[in-house]
Amino acid sequence: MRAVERPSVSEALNLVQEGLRQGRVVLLVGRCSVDYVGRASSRLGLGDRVVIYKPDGSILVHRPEGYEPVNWMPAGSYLTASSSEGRLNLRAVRRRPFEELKVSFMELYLAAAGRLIDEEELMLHASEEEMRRAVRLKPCLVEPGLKLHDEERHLQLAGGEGSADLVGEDAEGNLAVLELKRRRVDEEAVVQLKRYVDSLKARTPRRVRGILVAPSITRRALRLAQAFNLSFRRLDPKECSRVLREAEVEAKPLEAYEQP
Amino acid sequence: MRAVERPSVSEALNLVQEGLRQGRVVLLVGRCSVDYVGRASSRLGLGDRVVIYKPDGSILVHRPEGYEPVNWMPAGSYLTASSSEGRLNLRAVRRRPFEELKVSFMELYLAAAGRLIDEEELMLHASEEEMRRAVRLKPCLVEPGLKLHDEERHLQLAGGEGSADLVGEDAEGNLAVLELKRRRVDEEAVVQLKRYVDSLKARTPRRVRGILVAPSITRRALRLAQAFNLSFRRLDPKECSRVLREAEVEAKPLEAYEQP
DNA sequence: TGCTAAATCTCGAAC
DNA sequence: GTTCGAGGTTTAGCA
Repeated sequence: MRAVERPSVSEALNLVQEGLRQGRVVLLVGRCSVDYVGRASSRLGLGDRVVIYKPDGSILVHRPEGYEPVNWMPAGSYLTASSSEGRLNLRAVRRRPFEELKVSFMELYLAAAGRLIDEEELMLHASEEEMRRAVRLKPCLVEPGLKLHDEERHLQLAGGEGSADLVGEDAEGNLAVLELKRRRVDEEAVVQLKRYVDSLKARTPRRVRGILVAPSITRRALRLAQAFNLSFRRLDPKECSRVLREAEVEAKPLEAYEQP
Repeated sequence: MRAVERPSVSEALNLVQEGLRQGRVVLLVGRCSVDYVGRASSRLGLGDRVVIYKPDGSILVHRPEGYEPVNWMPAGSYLTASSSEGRLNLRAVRRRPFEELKVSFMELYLAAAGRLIDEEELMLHASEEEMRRAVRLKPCLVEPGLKLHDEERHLQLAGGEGSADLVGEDAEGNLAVLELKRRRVDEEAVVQLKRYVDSLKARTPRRVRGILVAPSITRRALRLAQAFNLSFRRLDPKECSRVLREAEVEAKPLEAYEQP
């Protein structure tokens, strides 16, 4: 990492251009204006900001407040740097959709660049995918006596009309179609499940139940679900995460036993 | 802005703690691990990252690739810094929802902090609000002969059952309810407009038309709209932006005339 | 490529 | 406070 405090325009330009060639992450802090044209367009007058440029072509402009960047370009953008009239100018463009971001520094407080190595993979828990795995492992999380079909059979039943998250049979032998949501169920999810239940009903003489599984549901969605004769079952993704962790520790000794 | 290359843990700790007290933006670059627990939970092993801490309590952890931060906390979080066993440890927490982010630096490449001032306001164009203003200015953007009611009358008609973007009358004197979307219309928008049209029909003997106004529409949403007897009119937010700019240059002389 | 659904979505306004 | 809808949403998964 090389850093220069209060760099001149030419020092900063050298650092940026060399950084671009060498695949370094570049940090610039200073007083600048920012213009964006693309899916929308924006203009931001002079102020102090932090600019991060990454070697994959993404660029971020952060103001001193707020979690979100005020302007940005996604990975794959093409960056150029130049100077004119005592200013350092950055320009990032991409095609499809065409977008252009320009940053013009009047004054620089810091310029830094360095090659950063990060090979680690993020482990994320309590996602919707984890809910699916937990319910598959313990269908009783949804209701007692529920049995789930395996993925292949589910896909056979799916057809073209959208798709449900899980399919199985309830304690009374009715077909049960599950729609899992990590967050509150809204009307869109209800409509989606209804469509799938209907397409299944058209292809089987059996009774088909639709069950929404989520930590909560909006009032409107609940009314709609009742009108469509769909059930709602409360299930917290955190509980699913816990169930999976417990299942893991139970499974580990077995695996160890099977190894030799 | 004060910057230290390859700072010791105590140097970095001083810089962070003083930065927190003084309301500075703090930048740290180094090899660290990151743990998050809250709405979900995640773990990220050792790697090189850029951490930005802002005086409003937001914190961002950026890997050398990708537009999005790998971990973050929103504004309002409470940050503390400490050192143990040669590591610099940052901890950010917030309540409601409870969330906690921990960053532990094994090695630091750069630490910097400075008070950044940014008073400018972002000017964003081609938003949905701009579409609304453009259609209000020139209803013929939607269809010839369309006339729009003013906002108050619209609110009277709205009632509790959701709300439409604009209400007026078409060339044949039917009530026309507009739903504007900056982006592609999806099924949710169709359902929303249908609900509003229905609630309006229940309160008037007149014919009521629902019109979706957006740059495009999904196939499913179009089918649903046809089933509900709702129209779709293509309108690009960019064109709205252009219309408003043209209207501005026409209006300016008038305003100047009215000033004295 | 286009479309759909998920996100630690964030953010802001209405209720 | 909660709920609801918009966003330059972004991003990942499929057809």
